[in-house]
Amino acid sequence: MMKYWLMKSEPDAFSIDHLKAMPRKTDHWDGIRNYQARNFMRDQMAKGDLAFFYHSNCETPGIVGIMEIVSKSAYPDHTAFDAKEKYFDPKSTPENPRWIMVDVKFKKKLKKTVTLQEIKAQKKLADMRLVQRGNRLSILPVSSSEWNFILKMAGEL
DNA sequence: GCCAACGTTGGC
DNA sequence: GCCAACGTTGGC
Repeated sequence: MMKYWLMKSEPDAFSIDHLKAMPRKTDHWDGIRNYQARNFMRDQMAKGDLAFFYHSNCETPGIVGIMEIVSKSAYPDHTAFDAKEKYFDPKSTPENPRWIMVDVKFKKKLKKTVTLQEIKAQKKLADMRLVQRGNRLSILPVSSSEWNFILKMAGEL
């Protein structure tokens, strides 16, 4: 059963246009250093799942596009092993990796960005984890009804 | 840049 | 195992 996700990235660091410009429009989603987000990737994410690409910490936060999980499973995040990397974690080693990542492929940009402001204004989306108090998780599950509702808001359905 | 709301760390 | 101090996220 295909599942839906929302994955946050700061567009200054890595935007949907960066993903689109990658070879085969595919990249690994590295840098996740939160256990809950990691566990979603490890335990629930599967090849073929779809995810919203969310731009966070920017002028207009919101959902800008769709990508697909294309790695068979999550696998060790090598950026945690490298002391020169921003998200280096000495407690994660190749022998015993603490952090993992998946590969994602660009599918499309939404016809219209669905902004956080618009999402917050929708009563039907009040239960989304994205808009709940203090939620800072960078990977979140999205229900199929929420997914379809947002696609409609984007003029995609 | 501010700061609320987290999550993590580490002393005890 | 508690909890204060600290670090981070991310909207504004």
